[in-house]
Amino acid sequence: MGQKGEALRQRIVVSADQLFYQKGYESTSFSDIADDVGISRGNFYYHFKSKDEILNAVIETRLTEIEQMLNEWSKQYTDPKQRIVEHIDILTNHQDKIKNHGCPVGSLCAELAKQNHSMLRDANKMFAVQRDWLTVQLKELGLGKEARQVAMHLLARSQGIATLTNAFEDQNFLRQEVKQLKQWLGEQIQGQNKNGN
Amino acid sequence: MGQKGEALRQRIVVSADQLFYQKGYESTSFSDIADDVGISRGNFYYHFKSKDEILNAVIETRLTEIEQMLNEWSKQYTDPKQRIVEHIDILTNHQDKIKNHGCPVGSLCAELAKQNHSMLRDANKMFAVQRDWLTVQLKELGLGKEARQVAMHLLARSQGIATLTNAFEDQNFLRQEVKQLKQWLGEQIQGQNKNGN
DNA sequence: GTCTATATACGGATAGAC
DNA sequence: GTCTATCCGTATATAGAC
Repeated sequence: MGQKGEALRQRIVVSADQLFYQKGYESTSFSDIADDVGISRGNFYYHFKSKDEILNAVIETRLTEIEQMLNEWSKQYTDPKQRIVEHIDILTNHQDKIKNHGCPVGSLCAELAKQNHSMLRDANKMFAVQRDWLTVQLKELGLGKEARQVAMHLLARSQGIATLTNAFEDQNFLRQEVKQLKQWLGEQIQGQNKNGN
Repeated sequence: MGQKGEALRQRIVVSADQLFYQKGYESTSFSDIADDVGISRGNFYYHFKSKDEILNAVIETRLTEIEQMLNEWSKQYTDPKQRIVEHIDILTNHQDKIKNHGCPVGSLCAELAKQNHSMLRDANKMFAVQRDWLTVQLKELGLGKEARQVAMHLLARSQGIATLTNAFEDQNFLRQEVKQLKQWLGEQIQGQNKNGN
């Protein structure tokens, strides 16, 4: 073949990203990724020295994508409440994948924690950037020092919803809880903002 | 040796139970369990035909233990609110293990879901018995048809707390959220019961 | 840069001695 | 009932041809 190395490297990361999400990190073998990309196992080690290096690239990619998504919302919506609602709607917009594979961030962190994998501290940055972004939005809505705690609460609610949707394979539960979570959000900031959802 | 078979079988299940929780199901090998129990790998197959059979035994054991725990609380406490508070306090009482390994039920279901493992439908019964028990308590507190939904909500809140406590390795977050969850519970049933917590 | 072939280790599972 | 020895598949990783 001989396509430019960087392009192939990116294709490997994309395949690994999907497979790690669908099957889990440890359960995904080099063969799985190689088959998906359409290259040989040996070719891998030209681009990555080890499986952990692929994991690292996947985490960095996901982190960048999350940051881009949040920046996009910050630009697209002027109302901080609307921005937070967009964040909650991640659940609704990915309900089918969540039903089958859970949350990509939560499930990866859980797996790495079980394996005492040092890269857990990189993976949980995917939560941290969301926490920090949510904190900013909440402060814009008038919350004070408690904003960060409320942001963590929002993340926890989303994670709980994803976990049970996945365990019971039940999207109805997800939709039900998302509705309640939006109501709760409205109550938290009532009087501070007039835009309903 | 020659100790009675049933006793050894039980010791295998106990070791497997702990190791599946600490390392995950797939990451736990026969060697791991054999070393922990103090027997040879080969001896395994006298007691279990396959790894899935051990998993099945572990799930059944956990399910029985959960049911016994819930029954115990039903006997020990007359106030349904107090019973629910006991359930919430599982988090506090196991905060160190949760920090390191997450929730044993949630993390197992997540792993089985990723592997498309048929035994997910057995594992999620560990959630279902809790949901049903919580529903009974909530109905005793005066809730109507919405009791089941509130029960699922409680489970989801606990799961979210466990997931983020684990991901951030932060027990402070757990304690903070447990406090809020108990407050929320009080608000849900206010006027129906006088016992505070 | 990509391939095939291979080294090496470990997984679950089996056979048969004791 | 428990052991040792072993089969077989697959995993990560490497060497070297092209």
